Amino acid sequence: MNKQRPFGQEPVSLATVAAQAGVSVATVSRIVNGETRRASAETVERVQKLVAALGYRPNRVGRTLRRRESCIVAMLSPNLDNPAMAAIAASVEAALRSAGYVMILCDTHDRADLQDEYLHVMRSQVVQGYIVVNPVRSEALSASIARGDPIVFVGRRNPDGGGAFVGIDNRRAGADAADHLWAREIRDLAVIHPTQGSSATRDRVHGFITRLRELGLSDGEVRQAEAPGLSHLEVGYAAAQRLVDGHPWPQGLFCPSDLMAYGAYRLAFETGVRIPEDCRIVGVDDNKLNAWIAPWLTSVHIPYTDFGTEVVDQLQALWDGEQPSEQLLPHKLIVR
Amino acid sequence: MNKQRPFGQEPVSLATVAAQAGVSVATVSRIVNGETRRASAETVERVQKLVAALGYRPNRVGRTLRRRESCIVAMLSPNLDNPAMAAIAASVEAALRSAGYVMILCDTHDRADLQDEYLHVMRSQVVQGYIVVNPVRSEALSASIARGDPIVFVGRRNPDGGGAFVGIDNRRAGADAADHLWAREIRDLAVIHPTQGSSATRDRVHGFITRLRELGLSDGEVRQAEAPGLSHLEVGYAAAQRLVDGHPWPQGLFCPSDLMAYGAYRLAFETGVRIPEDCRIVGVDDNKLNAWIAPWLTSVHIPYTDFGTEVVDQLQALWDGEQPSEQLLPHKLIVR
DNA sequence: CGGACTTTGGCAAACGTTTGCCTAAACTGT
DNA sequence: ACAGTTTAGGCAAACGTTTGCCAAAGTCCG
Repeated sequence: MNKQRPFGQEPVSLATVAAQAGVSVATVSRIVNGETRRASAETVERVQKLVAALGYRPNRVGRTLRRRESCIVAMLSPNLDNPAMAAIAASVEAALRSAGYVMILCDTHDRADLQDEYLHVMRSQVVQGYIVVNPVRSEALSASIARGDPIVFVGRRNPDGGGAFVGIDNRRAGADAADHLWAREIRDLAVIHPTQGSSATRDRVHGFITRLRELGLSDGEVRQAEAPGLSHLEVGYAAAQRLVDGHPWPQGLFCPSDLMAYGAYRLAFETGVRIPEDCRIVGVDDNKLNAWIAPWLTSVHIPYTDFGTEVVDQLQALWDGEQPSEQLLPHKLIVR
Repeated sequence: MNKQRPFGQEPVSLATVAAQAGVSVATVSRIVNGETRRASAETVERVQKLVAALGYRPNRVGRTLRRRESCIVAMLSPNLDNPAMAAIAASVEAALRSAGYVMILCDTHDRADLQDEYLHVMRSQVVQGYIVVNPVRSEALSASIARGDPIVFVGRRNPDGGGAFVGIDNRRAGADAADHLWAREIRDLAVIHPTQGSSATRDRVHGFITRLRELGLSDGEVRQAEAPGLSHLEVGYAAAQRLVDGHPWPQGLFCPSDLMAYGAYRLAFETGVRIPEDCRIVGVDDNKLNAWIAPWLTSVHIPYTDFGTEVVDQLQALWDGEQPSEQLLPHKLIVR
């Protein structure tokens, strides 16, 4: 209260409170942690008053060092700029906060080396758990799994197999897209995808094609095109270009992500093809903005806003020593 | 409860390396930190080999406790779901990483109480600096400033004034929008905005109106409408509704954010008003998706991708004891 | 040979917590 | 009164680093 440093007041630690209260740091620590039965009622009250008056807050670094557990969770995500990833990050952040944790956010840019680097740094930071969105196979990831670190995979499964998972049934999502177009009597169908797609992307495409085969379309009748690249926007544009190069636009087009759908849309717009009149596009993600500026897009809604609580539930299960499990959330095709 | 580590290798600490190398932890610490002149060449080599072999990495918690500095920076942002905020987060994350820092991301939902809560937690986490995007006035923020904590404000200035700032010249952005519409011979103009807008929003609107007045439009000739709410999408929709309630659509509409422009667009779409033929809309932010799915929108581009490096530069200046300064980045109106 | 200085490295004290163990004193029951 | 138990709280050892200080031993120079 009395002594002030020239710049900013000195941080108040257990020792500060203890000195002012005339007790030992141990006693203050215990009281702060709610172990009130180890001190007399007066002591407890005196200390609590002092804690409030001085604005004491436990230093989390000291606590982490001693307890060997922090309240930090690391979230590794490729490409934060992707609206779907941002939605996941927002949802996870909120869920972690209500569970009393904070989130370190790491953008891996889908690169194994960055993922490794971040995994190492996070380990040395003594984080309590890991959330890996769309993981890529990497050394440190395997090591972390082998070590038994609490990891929840999101969107894409552990490339080595196993582990806790939160996501959707991607095959069914693709199949639902096929059903939708089929029910609209559309038979001239196509699908585009990235050259080196993730397992999630591949599953969606696979589900789409498989379902169409079940419905009676023969193998060659579903046109496919792919394009290399990282950005789904550009992949969508380029793949659509290849698709319609020398051919007419299909009547129905499945894109395994909304971003790819936007890419295809741009090409259509530039070449005077009307969407959805000339070609119905179905995407996946159901970006929030679709309702506002892309009503032409039918999309498979993924409940990203619910991912956070699911992920945190899984993490807590892992902390409780339970076996990792998979959680598939319901998706739903949205027509506007 | 039971932290099972069946085959978990014990974490390797300085003590581990020291024991194996037959030296003291002090020596290992010094070598790890590059102070090679305090040990003989053989010792240095032996220790370095061992460090590599054991995969030793300094525990950052211990280091933080001792050095009283961490390599963690806290970023407080309202509403991560907003594409502009996500863009800033991505950019800052990348810049921090190249500077050797990691980012704790906190979503304040534009609420003072959450901002305070997070500021407290981050302080007890011994973060090295704070990046506050679109701050709101709050007690802990004022206290933090008063204490001299390194804080960089982004987008919106410190509500108490002062402090380091990275952003754009919002008035000029609004004026540029006015100039653009004026040059297209559009005189029937309107602007919409949130009821309790931030200083940034207000500045943009103010710049727009002021410029029009300079150009010769009298005060009452620029129609205005506002709507309450948090989500700019919905604010845009509702405000546009009020604007055209009983009136024709204006020929030109300025929206202080792209999201509001999307809201207005939806209303136009629903009511059969053609954009941009019937009404030209100018937004601010230049969301990346505009080029793909909203080519009808003219928008003032804000170089969010450059914000990261600027923010980190400012932070480092603060760490070096320099006075906080303001950094205005160039914006540019983009017509498609 | 003796002082001065350099090299090499260890000791131990922090940083802020938590917690097992100890010790008095104050009770309790007989 | 006495043994046994509870109560109230302190001591000190961790957790993993960093770093000021000290000490041997070696080197240099006169």
